[in-house]
Amino acid sequence: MALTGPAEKNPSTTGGMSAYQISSPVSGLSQVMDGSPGSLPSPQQLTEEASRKRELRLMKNREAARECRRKKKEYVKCLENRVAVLEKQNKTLIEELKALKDLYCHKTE
DNA sequence: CTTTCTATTCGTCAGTCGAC
DNA sequence: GTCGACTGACGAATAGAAAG
Repeated sequence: MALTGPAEKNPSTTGGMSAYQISSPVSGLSQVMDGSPGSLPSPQQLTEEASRKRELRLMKNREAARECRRKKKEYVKCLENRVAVLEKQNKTLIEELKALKDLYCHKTE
């Protein structure tokens, strides 16, 4: 399933990513910038850096979504187990009540 | 087979929340 | 304020079932 990579949505059509700007330097990434200290990065380097940051953000979010779904599945499974246990318990209690009622009826006769 | 419908899975975006 | 992590919502891709 989904063997072919998903078509990347054009950010410009969804209003960009203003709510998810990353401005802090990520360790390691800045190392790729040109080696001359003190010189400003060219526009080309800036877009490459932005692109790398975006890829990193997408990768992290991808992983986060996987983990989120895994946890949700686990949670649902737990709930289902609990339902099964409670249903069983309820059944037992109903049987018990029935038996006690019978006992009580025969006593009063 | 082929087509259509439905369910599932995945990646992405956008919004929220807590930590700093 | 800003950041990273988390998660609901959405659309696309895919699988499998049902109908013709």
